[in-house]
Amino acid sequence: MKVTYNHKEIEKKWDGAWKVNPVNVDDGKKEKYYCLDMFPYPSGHGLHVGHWRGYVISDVWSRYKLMQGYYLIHPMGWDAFGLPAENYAIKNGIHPSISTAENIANIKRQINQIAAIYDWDREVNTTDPDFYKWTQWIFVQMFKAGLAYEKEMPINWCPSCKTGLANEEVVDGKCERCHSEVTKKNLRQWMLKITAYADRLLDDLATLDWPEKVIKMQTEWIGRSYGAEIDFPVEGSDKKIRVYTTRPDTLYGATFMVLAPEHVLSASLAVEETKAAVDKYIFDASMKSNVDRMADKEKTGVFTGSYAINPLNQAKIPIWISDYVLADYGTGAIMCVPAHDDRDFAFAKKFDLPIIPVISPDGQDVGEMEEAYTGSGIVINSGEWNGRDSAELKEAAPAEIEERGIGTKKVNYKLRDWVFSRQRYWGEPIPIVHCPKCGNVPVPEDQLPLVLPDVESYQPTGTGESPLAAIDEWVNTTCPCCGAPAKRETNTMPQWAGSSWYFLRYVDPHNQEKLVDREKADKYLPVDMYIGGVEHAVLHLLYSRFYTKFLNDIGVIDFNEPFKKLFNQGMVCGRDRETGAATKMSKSLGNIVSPDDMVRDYGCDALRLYELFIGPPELDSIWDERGIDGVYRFLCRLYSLVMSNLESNVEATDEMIRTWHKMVCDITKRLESFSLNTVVSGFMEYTNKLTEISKKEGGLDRETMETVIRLIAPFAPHIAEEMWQAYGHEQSVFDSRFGWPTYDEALTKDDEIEIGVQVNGKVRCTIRIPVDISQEEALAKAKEALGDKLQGEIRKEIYVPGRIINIVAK
RNA sequence: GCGGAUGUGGCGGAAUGGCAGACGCAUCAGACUCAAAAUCUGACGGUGGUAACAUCGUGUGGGUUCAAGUCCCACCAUCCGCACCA
Repeated sequence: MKVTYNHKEIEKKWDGAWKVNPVNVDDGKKEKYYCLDMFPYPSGHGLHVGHWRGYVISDVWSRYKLMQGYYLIHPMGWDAFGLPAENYAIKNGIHPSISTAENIANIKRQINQIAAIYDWDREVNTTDPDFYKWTQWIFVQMFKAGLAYEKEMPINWCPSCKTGLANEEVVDGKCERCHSEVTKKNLRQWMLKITAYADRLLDDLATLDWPEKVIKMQTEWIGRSYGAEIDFPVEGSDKKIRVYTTRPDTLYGATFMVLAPEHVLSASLAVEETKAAVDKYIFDASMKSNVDRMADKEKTGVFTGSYAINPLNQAKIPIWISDYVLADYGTGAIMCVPAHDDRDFAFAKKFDLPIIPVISPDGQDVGEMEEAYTGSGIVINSGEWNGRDSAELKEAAPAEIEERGIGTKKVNYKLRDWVFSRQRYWGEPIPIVHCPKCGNVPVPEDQLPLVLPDVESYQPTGTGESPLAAIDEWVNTTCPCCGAPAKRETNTMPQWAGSSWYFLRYVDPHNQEKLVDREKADKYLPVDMYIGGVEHAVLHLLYSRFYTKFLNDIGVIDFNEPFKKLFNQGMVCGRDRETGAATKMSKSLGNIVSPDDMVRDYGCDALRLYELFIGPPELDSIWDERGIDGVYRFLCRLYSLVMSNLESNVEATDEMIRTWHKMVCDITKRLESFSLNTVVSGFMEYTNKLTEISKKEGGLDRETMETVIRLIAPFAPHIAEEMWQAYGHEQSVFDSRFGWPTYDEALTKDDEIEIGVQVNGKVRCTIRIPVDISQEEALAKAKEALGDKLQGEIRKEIYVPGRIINIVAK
């Protein structure tokens, strides 16, 4: 009997069947499983097949967990504040709130095509005042805890977006969003003291089941180093210059000192003869962009004319100024040991400064040095330290220096505090009132949310002021503390504010009293599986961890890491027509593939399978539209096979039983290891195998068919439900009473297997043998089968049961 | 410069140290058809051979092993991250 697969009919019938889902019920007994997607930014371009892939992966995993009997939290929402929405609005003359709503509607339509079992009752939107009330509330709590503070400082400024940026938003000296070169601008800023959490953010990475790559990126971003701060007196003056070094063990080798041009003492260290040159150098450095400073591999510098005294051996060393020293790391000044640091070495060579080696790899005298020696060895030329192991001294030196009173132990971080204010309209207003008498006063919690006012002109001003500053009736208010006339803060929060905590709100999205009910938080949080792209490795994922730790500290939640397991799916790339190379899908390249047409032509199930089949989920892959024909044909064959056995009364044969046990074993193991591409190919293999058996036996038994249906359900839910219903089931195939199929290990093995026979490591023939055959018998059979292919004296015989026979002969 | 990932047919890819190329795409041949599409059957890494078969073959060069795509060493290429953090 031939049964035709009609995806349009089947998918229409089951469309929305899981929206109101009687199978995902919290009966109080089930264990919870929280599977989260990184919520999308609702852009005007809609979703492409790359976005789809992530959502398919998370939905497959969610449905699998559902079938295993978990109560599933699988929500979706919208990260809708931020620059792109605002830029889009400005360009098209539509208010961002309108365009955002339109984009959400379109993307929601597209997401519904995936047939993911999102719980739309939990939907959140970061631009909803009911939501951002709590984004503001968290800010107020941080302000009260001293973690949100105001500061005027030179910050990264994007001249195109006309706003300040966080360190994490500057990539290669360019704006993460628009790729314009970032400049410095002195601005009054709201900062979040994320550095106060540096140690915990670093140490707790060890507790996470995350990709190594992301752990490493965060580790390096936080960049903890151990060392010492040492004061060097300036000769003939009461000034002292404090340096930070991670190599106090090389202190005897310090032959000069370098200050950043921005260091407070830089200009004042110049003497009569050097003043002009020093001033010019400092001025020139201030005119250089970050990119120029980084691009200049050739070191520049200027001698101040002053000398510092090495506090350990009283040596007199010249003080230089150079822009290779960063002003905002450590103390902005360094001691230079050219013998053991590449950068100092290059500087010393260029300006002909002395090089004194203080570590010898072998303890022998070191001659003329061609390059810096950064390894360890025996300490030399270092007075009382001579003869010590440099690695040991590196550990011990900070404490020894501290004992002598010439320095202190010090830990430093690359992580900087988070520049949190944006001079833009489309974001959460920062809930602070500036009172001339009381200073900065937070908006009282019962007055939150502080609603973003409607404005006529939401264009960025570029002056460092937000467009909100132009609305007098909004800006002018009274102090919540003393009632005197006061002004509102007019900066808004960055795009990351809402996304730093949205996953908490999903478990209690309509709570008017609290950010999240503590009981619900304890029950449903944290997130068990978080799926999304790797691009947020040090942005969203770091910020979320910081927020979670803070909310844990103030008792809102009882855990300190938001995402137990993280999975980064690979990008789906287009193919360059000329070179055939993979290229990122982008609007400008015109290589974006929309899923809409493919859903129409092949159906949701086929596209779901193809998104997985295309390659390993964690790797980037190239989209080739032709390939989907293969999975569509597979679904046709599968449907035909299963439905043609509907009336079958074939008794299950040993082969059928073993085949489905093997299938459950294979598919489950591959699914557990997230090898989703091979799960799909596995379905094809087993369908081919079962078709063969069916032809031979005149049909297949019911249990085998139902096992196939249940296994494929998380992947192709429509066709599975259709077939499941055809097999007479009233409940959904996802109903937890059916569970995920199990298998009997003993039945996954055959009694007889085919095994390769090698001579000297090369396969010469294969033989069929019983699995439990003895080594002697196996070898005898192998020799018999080889015949005269086996020549010469036998040196060694290897039999690995179930694997290989190898006979070494000469 | 440092760190990481990747490298297998025409293409996407598969392979707990054990028969390399599963599964699929494309291609070719055959069946069905007036014909085409769809579907079904078969072939499909290179070289030699009608064939059985032989031989070479997983970026390059070495090594370990009875046996290496897989482990080790040294390179090359591509992509990603960090990039004067002292």
